[in-house]
Amino acid sequence: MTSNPASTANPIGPAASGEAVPVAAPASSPTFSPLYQQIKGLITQSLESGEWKPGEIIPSEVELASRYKVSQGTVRKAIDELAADNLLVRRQGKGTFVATHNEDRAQFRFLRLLADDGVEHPHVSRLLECRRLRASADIARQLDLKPADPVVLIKRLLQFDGETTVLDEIWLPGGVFRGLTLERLSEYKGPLYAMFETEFGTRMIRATEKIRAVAAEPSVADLLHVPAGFPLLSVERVSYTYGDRPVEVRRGWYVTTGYYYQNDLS
Amino acid sequence: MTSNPASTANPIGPAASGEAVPVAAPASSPTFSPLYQQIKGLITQSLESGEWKPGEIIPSEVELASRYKVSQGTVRKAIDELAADNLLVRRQGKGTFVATHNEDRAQFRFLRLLADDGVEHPHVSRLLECRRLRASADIARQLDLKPADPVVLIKRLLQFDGETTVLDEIWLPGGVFRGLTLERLSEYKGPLYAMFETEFGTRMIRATEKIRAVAAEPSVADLLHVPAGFPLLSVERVSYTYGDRPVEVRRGWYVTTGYYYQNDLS
DNA sequence: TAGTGGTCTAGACCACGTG
DNA sequence: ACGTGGTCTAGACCACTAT
Repeated sequence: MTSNPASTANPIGPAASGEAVPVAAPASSPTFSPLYQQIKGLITQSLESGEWKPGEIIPSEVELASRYKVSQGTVRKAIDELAADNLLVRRQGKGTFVATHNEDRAQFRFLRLLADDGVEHPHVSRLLECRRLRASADIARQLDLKPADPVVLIKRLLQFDGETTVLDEIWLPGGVFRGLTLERLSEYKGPLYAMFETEFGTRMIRATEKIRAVAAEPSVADLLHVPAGFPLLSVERVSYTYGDRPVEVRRGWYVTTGYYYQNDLS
Repeated sequence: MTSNPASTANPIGPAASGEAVPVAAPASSPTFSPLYQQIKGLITQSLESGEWKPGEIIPSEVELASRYKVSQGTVRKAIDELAADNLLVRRQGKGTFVATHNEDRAQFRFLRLLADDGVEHPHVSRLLECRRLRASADIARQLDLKPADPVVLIKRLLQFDGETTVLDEIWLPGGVFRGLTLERLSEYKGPLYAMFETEFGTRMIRATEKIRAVAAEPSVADLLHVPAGFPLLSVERVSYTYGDRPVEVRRGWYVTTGYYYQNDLS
């Protein structure tokens, strides 16, 4: 906060004392970072460190403003962006909360499969296996691990209205998901990502998907109850947590008869 | 602007004169609409009416603020949202411009097809036909027309690096696209959506897509140079213009060997 | 009634692009 | 040097929720 913009009429100078507030590097520097971006970073740190956990309320805007020694408007803009990134959820009159995969309809955000009539149907998961093994070169690269590092492999089916529709192969870094077993998986109720965040402190923030049409290989076809060679939607997903660190590789095969993958371009 | 919020210290009352500024319906009414939303609506009207055309610059924030008799911050928030909706583009130091499909890399926004190496390749269009006919019940419903209303049907192939990769069937309302012929289509250089906006004053704002894996039917397979039954990505798109009016139905078949459809979940 | 987020204003200054 | 968007502040009031 050396030469903070605005407030020429402020006779006190740069906000009383510099204290423990790491706000700095402002005007006319070659690497200019707005104050609200720095505040955004500080809030993200608190989220990542677990100071405020998923579902919990965070301090009010005025409280954060006084903590960081900035105006409410600056905190506001930081929270605005974090809310746009789905890290926080604002509720007027109540407060601002840490986003979570537990509540709400956050399911659809990561599985955009609708029935032909456009209705979102509930699904049930049927676990096939959960093994620990060493990462292949390909998986290691995508998870930012060293080859042969330990990983967890989960295989499961998803059934919509009793119809087997999705086969998923999920790779997770073994270090983060220590103690993940088939038993624990089957005991847990709710979305997988909800379990990851409550049981392993790893919250999925965003993901990228590569989508193709492929012919069902015999083993896959068998599990999905379709003939070999049947056209399937292949969905390769990489999920990221705080700091854009990859923490999940998922390969999915979708049967798209009666269902479709919904996407919105805007 | 009867009892505008803020500014108790304003002794003048409700902003000089009410004049031609349609800002109204403020506080404590059952249907509360923020001022900046109303400004957003007014700006959208000017966009839709063609007062500011695609690619052109719009008046500066201060100018709009004085026109609408609100503060710059209020105009700013309205423009912020319009920029987030891809209707406007801000350029620091220069001004705010009406978004267009002509320039930039707006191609990828509506055709998210990448090569396996993750690189975006250029493509060329090969027109197959352009006919005028009467809408089927299905197409009429999706375009919000009456059955048997006139529509235009375009068929084309897209080639990436010489490889035939996409077959598109495009339906457009005949009323809006009067005078669209195969010749005019083939003469035009650049993206289809760019032509629609410059030649027919219809700008595509957003679209929804239904994605499935299907087996290639013989006629489609033939055009795409793949065997019948080959797995193809089926992409059914409906595009919308201002006011969420549908103005295009597009059915695409993608060959996803060597290429994939990229999607980001966030 | 009190607290929270949401809106609005007015003014100052900074960063960027162009003369 | 000037104009544009971008940042920051301080303060007032509104809308919503809980007590």
